[in-house]
Amino acid sequence: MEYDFRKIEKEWQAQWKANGAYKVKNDFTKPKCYVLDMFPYPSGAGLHVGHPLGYIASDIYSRYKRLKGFNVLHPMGYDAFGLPAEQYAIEHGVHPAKSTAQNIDTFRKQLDNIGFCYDWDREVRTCEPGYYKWTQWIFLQLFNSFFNRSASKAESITQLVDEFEKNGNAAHECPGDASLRFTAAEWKAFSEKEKQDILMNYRLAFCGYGEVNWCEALGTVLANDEVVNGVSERGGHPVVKKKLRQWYLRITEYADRLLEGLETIEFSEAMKEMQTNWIGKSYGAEIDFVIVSRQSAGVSEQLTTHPSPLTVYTTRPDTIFGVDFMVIAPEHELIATITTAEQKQAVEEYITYVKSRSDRERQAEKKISGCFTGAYAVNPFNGKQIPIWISEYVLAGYGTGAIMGVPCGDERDHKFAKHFNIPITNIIGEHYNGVDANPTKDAKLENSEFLNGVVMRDAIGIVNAKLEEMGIGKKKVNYKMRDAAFSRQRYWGEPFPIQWKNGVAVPLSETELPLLLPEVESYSPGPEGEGPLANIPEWVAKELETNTMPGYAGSSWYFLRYMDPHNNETFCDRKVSDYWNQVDLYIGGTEHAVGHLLYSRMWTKALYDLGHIGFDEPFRKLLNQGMIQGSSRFIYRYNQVANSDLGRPPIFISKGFIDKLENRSVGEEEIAKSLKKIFGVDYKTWIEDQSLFTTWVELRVDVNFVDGVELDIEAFRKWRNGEYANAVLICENGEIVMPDTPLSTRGEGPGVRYICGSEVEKMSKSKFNTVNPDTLVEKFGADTFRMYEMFLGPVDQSKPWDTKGIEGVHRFLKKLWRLFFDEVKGKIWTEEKATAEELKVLHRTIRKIEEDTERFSFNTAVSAFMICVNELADLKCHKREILEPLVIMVTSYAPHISEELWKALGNSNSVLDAAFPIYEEKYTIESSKEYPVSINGKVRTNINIALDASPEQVQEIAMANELVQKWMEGKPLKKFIFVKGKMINVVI
RNA sequence: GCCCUGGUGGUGGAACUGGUAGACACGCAGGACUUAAAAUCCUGUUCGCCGCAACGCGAGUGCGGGUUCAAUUCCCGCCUGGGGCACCA
Repeated sequence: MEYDFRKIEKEWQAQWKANGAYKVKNDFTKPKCYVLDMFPYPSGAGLHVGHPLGYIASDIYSRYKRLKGFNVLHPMGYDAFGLPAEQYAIEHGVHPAKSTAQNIDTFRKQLDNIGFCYDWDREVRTCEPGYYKWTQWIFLQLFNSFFNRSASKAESITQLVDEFEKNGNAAHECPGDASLRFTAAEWKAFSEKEKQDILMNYRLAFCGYGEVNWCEALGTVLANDEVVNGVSERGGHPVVKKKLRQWYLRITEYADRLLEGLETIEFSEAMKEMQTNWIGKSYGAEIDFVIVSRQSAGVSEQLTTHPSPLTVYTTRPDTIFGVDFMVIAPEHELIATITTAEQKQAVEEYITYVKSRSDRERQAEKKISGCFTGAYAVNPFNGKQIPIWISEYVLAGYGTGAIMGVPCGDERDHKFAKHFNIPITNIIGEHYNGVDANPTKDAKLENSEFLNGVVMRDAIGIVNAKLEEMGIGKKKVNYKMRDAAFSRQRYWGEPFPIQWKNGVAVPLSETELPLLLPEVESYSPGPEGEGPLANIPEWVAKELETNTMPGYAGSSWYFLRYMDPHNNETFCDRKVSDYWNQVDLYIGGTEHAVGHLLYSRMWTKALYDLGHIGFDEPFRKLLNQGMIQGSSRFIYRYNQVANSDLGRPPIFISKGFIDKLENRSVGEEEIAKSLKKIFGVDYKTWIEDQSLFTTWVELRVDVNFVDGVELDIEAFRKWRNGEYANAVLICENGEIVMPDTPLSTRGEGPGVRYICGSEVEKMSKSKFNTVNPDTLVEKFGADTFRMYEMFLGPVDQSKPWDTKGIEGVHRFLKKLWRLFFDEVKGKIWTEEKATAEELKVLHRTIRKIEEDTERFSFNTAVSAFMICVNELADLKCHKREILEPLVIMVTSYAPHISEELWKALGNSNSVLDAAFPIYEEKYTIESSKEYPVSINGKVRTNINIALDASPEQVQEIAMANELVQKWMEGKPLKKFIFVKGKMINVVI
């Protein structure tokens, strides 16, 4: 009886489906475990071998936890709204709903092939009304709440209104407009529209005008994390700044809690680092400087003081005596009023220049540029007049848009000072070498009046205190993170449940949800940067918001919906979310570090604050799967143009032969001689075709018909409907394979091979380096595929895909099969009692599988299985007592074969309902073993030691050992080194 | 530039808190079975040296130091691959 994986896998998959084997109940009596994959965006390309890596890992862990007696929630769904489906619709005229559904079908088929234990009854699709009804509902929760800074949590906006009516906004600084102050009386006097405009500045989801990243090609705005190097992440189109009415999430209010939360969850250091950087919290101070203008009045100079001060933000108030210039952003509002008559023209020219430069250019070439305004700021401590410059390196959107330039301590300021010949004040003595700035905080200050001799680190507090006392400065915390743009001018997304009535945003009531996405004729953007919905008269007539929500809306809370997916009363029943609680293991790629993972953390915190769920971090542990890269293969085509002009077939040269040509270890003449035979052109004429021998081009070939680096020539000829059917191939040893050269008459030996070049790149269809899991599953079976993906190496490591080696795993499964069945005899397992040695093998494996699975070291677990099976085969052990527990363990990794073997052992139920075997140490303790003993680190011989002996006993044994006595040459022993009861070393 | 993370045989990778480095697998070489192939099984495989032989000797985890009886593991200084951030004052 052979291991017929195709039949086994097909049958069991059908059976699982028929029995609802993976249905998960909300059974509150059992301990729970929530294992989640980042749900995929169903693109048209389907899965390649990189995608299932994380899915397999989570599947193994889920099955393992289930065997351990947990109620495991392991769901799957689709992040179905988004740009690509809409782009596809524009290009092909297919409704996004239709193409998305098709793509989902393909995904599902591919996933089912691999034998995952998802409970498909809990599937969610973010584009379905039953789902996005609740996305809209949560949006309204955010819309109807504000962040109470003193309580550091979200609260209902009606509470805020009550507060305003009693006390005005004295206790609640307006996050959208810090200067806004009003009393209760003033509040009551405001018109309804004024009140609503003020409230909008407090809401967690709010609408406002702002600079946004506008992508013309995509016809929409993008969030900061969707813009990479000045172009759109998707498609790489240019992105420009534009002022538009937009919806935002006030995520900045959660900056501190998002930082604090990181300490309570298990994310990788790299991931925490990325989020911390993105939030970019910095502690500093805002300092006001008096601005003066100098006017020459005859011989003397006259000073005029400007009415408003220049406020800068700095993290280094201690360097205030080192300030040699101020820099303000080109967009700074003071420019108009402080620029002197003499500098007016230069400033205008400079601002025109800055405007001419796109963000892209600014980032690509960091030129030092700037212009003096003619005005001066006055150092409050010593009255020094400091020139105020404008430069594009200061960003308007961060801090106050103005900085104090300290060239001896800041690299950028230093370059600026050098470039414009501004004299540099040195306040750190020998720590500044005149060539490079030194940002140290540990130097003692010089040239700093009352701060002289103080270590910089300590001076910060002193200066801050002094500034505060003088009323010209205050401590200030800043964040790099901005509020998240939350609207898109696109069609394929959730409509906002908002109506605009006389310029006031009015939320729809809960009973009006879901606000259905209407059918449209055209997906092109509406007028003035509005979405396609603006083209629908009925929509506009109802004054509904024409923007839609971005892709991350639906994915910010999907993990909650899986818990209670069919609930029509609420997004997720509180009792149910209390039970399933946090995701215990979340597996996905790092690419969502500052997008999805930040937004979903914020939504969770808001829902927690508002009392809808009982936990404020969604993911307890995050495991990042590594990227599987493609390994592309190249063939080398000899001067294609000249060849086809001469009416000759394409010629491809093997990698090694190319190298030989480059090293001149074969001459081109040599090829020419051989080719003469083929083309019948005489040698001389051929040589005169110089162009033929000057160039070759690299072409990618499909990796699926390259075995390692050797090209499967027959498959290559059939590729792309025989495009290369007539190709001439020059092999590794120079031998030529013609289209009509039959395989049999081809020369033998390692030289007659066409060898390809290779390079590791991102896996993508256009590079012909994708490997489809379906073909591997077809060839080796799902179980082999699953185990092989795990065997490749640690899940969190990136690596190029290499199919070599999959046979080793396949062989393992066949060996496992042969412990049960013999080709001739059939069943060979017995009911005999296991020997001590067999039990030892089993229990060692139990311990190892348990440990490795718990710490997600799936590759070493697979190895442990292999060792176990090898050892059992060596022992010729076919006993149920050993095999049954083994099968239970294997089922997490290779579920199909396990079911089959489990059934063969005569069990009527499924192995899924079995319990993970219990490890018993008594079976693995060795009574005695030979251990090497070394003296001063050098191994001298082996001695026998009782393993369960105490260190004292071991010492006695060793002492008694004649050999030890002899090595010591009568010298007394200083000490023995013991490790876990074993004596490892003797020190003389 | 800053931060994170790796560097171990021909290859992918083991060695979890310092304790016989190279598990397991691929590849390769040799052998058995077979008319042959496939499948399967066995032996060898870090490098170098000595040898009839060995449970013989020496070196060895990117490089150079250090701590320790003992270092792939800890510390210091370099070199280098990958990832992230990048005018955030």
